[in-house]
Amino acid sequence: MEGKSELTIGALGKATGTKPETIRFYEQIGILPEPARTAGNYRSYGAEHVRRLSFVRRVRDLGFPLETVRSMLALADQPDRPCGEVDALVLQQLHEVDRKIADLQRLREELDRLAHQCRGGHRMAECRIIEALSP
Amino acid sequence: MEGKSELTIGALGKATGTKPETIRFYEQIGILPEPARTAGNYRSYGAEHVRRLSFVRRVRDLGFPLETVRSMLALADQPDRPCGEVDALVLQQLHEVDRKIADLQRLREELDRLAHQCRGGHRMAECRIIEALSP
DNA sequence: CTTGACCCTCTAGTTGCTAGAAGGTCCATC
DNA sequence: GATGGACCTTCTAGCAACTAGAGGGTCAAG
Ligand SMILES: [Zn+2]
Ligand SMILES: [Zn+2]
Ligand SMILES: [Zn+2]
Ligand SMILES: [Zn+2]
Repeated sequence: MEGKSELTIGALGKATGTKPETIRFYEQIGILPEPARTAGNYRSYGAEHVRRLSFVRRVRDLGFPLETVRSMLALADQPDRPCGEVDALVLQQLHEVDRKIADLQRLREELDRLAHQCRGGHRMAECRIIEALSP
Repeated sequence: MEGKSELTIGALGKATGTKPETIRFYEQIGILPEPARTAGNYRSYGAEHVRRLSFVRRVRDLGFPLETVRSMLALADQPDRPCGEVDALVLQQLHEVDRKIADLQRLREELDRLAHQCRGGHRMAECRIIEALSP
């Protein structure tokens, strides 16, 4: 028994860069399994929880919604299935990010044009920015 | 009295590309003023409402939060104030969009790398994507 | 034995809408 | 004048993905 792996929720949080509230939230919506409890009713996490939560965080940080995290976890838990579905999810997310970038670049153009309409120093009544927003 | 400008909420919606629910919501949070009512208790809008809601939509479509819309409306209502504040808000939003684009481009890189790890055709147990997400 | 850091549950708030229930109004058609 | 359907009214709850707070319990150090 060389188990150093009994973590409180705060320790798990530090180990994975997640706030305790978020961890409880993930448990509540079924993303993380309910952990064991100590005598004092504290949640008690082990190495497997660290792995699973790290996975969740990595996937979330890549911008996937929690529903997709859920799917990925379910798939990852079935080692014999073909992996095409996971790979498709990644490609889909890549395309979505591409779309968002394109949207934001169009937006940027518009804002840039707008910003050049006026450099301040007017009364609101003559501000070209407000004018440009008004039609 | 050549007033053709008595719009129902649905007509205002069509005129501005906004759903009635959203218009009521804007009224509820004080972005739009309460309109007059007809005998049958229907909201009744005029040309000024069309102008104001169009402004709101333009500003929202540029990605500004409703709080900023609120500020802009308040400023625009004071024609004698200097316009520097509005102009600053636009610049600030421009910078924020730039930041978001940069963030998404970094994300895109990561996803692209991830997507190249595996092209499907494996068992989950050997999927490099899952591996790459797991450390 | 008390202090302070941590933990517990439960509830409500955030942003910007969107959807539904349960009913009222308007207007055209029969 | 009755009926139908499109529209309107209010109120309430829901979405994502957390975050924050109240009101308490636990634990280890000093
Ligand atoms: Zn100017
Ligand atoms: Zn200006
Ligand atoms: Zn592969
Ligand atoms: Zn694979």
